[in-house]
Amino acid sequence: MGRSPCCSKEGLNRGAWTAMEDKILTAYIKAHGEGKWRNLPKRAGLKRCGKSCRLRWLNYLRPDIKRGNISHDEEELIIRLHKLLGNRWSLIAGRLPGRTDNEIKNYWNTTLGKKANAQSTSPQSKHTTATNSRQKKLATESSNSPLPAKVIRTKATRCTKVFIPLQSPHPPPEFHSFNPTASDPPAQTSFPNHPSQEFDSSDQLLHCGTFTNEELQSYHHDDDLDFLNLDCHEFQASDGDAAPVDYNYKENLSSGHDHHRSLPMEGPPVFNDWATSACFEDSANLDLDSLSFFLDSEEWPLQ
DNA sequence: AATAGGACCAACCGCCCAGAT
DNA sequence: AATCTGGGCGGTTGGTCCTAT
Repeated sequence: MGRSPCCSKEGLNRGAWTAMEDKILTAYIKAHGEGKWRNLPKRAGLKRCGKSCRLRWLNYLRPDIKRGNISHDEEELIIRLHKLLGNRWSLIAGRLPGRTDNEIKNYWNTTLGKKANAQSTSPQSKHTTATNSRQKKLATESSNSPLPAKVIRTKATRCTKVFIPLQSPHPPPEFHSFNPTASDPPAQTSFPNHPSQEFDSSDQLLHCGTFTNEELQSYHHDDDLDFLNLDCHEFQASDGDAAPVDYNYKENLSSGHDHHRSLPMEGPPVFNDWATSACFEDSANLDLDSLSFFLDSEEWPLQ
């Protein structure tokens, strides 16, 4: 029982979007918000498939899209994330504010994949004789295996209830002054943002802090936990002993900032007392910094 | 100057998943 | 439990631009 097509393709525009279509779509979404993509074209008066509208918005029209060349830092980050995550473009894009999965995917396929491949392949293995660019791409992708054993299957694991004990939010002293080139990755591979977060060694990941079943049951929160989404700005809490935390990856990713479902700010951020700096500043810098730290401990014990 | 092939990138396609009914 | 719907993802395609010859 497959699903019905998202729309009948008859009578719909396809191919490149016109400026007028962009305008209509943007205006409609500004007025009515995102979502209900299937009905959107009809309501907005667009002769487009709903999925096409969604894609156009997410990849091009969204106001927080960062356009222009990918910086060297971003490039390095992409390479390292790809090493960790494989072709999980949306996850990778989630760590690069303003960049879309499509953009990163394209960039990888056209540029980085070849670079990474050139770096990782030995001379005798450079026998890629494909003349066609698509063949080259395929060859690149297939030969540039992202160490399958280390690929994190993020979709497989969900954690819907998370506790952040507030009693001792002692920041790791190195958090804001870590040295990305330090040769000593954290022995425990604790998550840098919080001492109660640590990673399980399975590829299914994750142990989320110190919480009991009772605690889990007493707090119910519907949002996903995805460890890759752990950013300082997502740690929010009331003044109580603990608080549920929103780790909803998809929301944050798709909307850049979660303006639809942001958690109520009932109190100061958990780490306000010690994270006075980058933690709540520009998320772009934060993402790159915190992730660099994370990636620099890439010997974390995944098996 | 012409043109063939490569590079780039927006858009499409098919599949999957989670939540709702 | 089965089915439907909305949304999302990764892979692929095709048009356009660029570059080497």
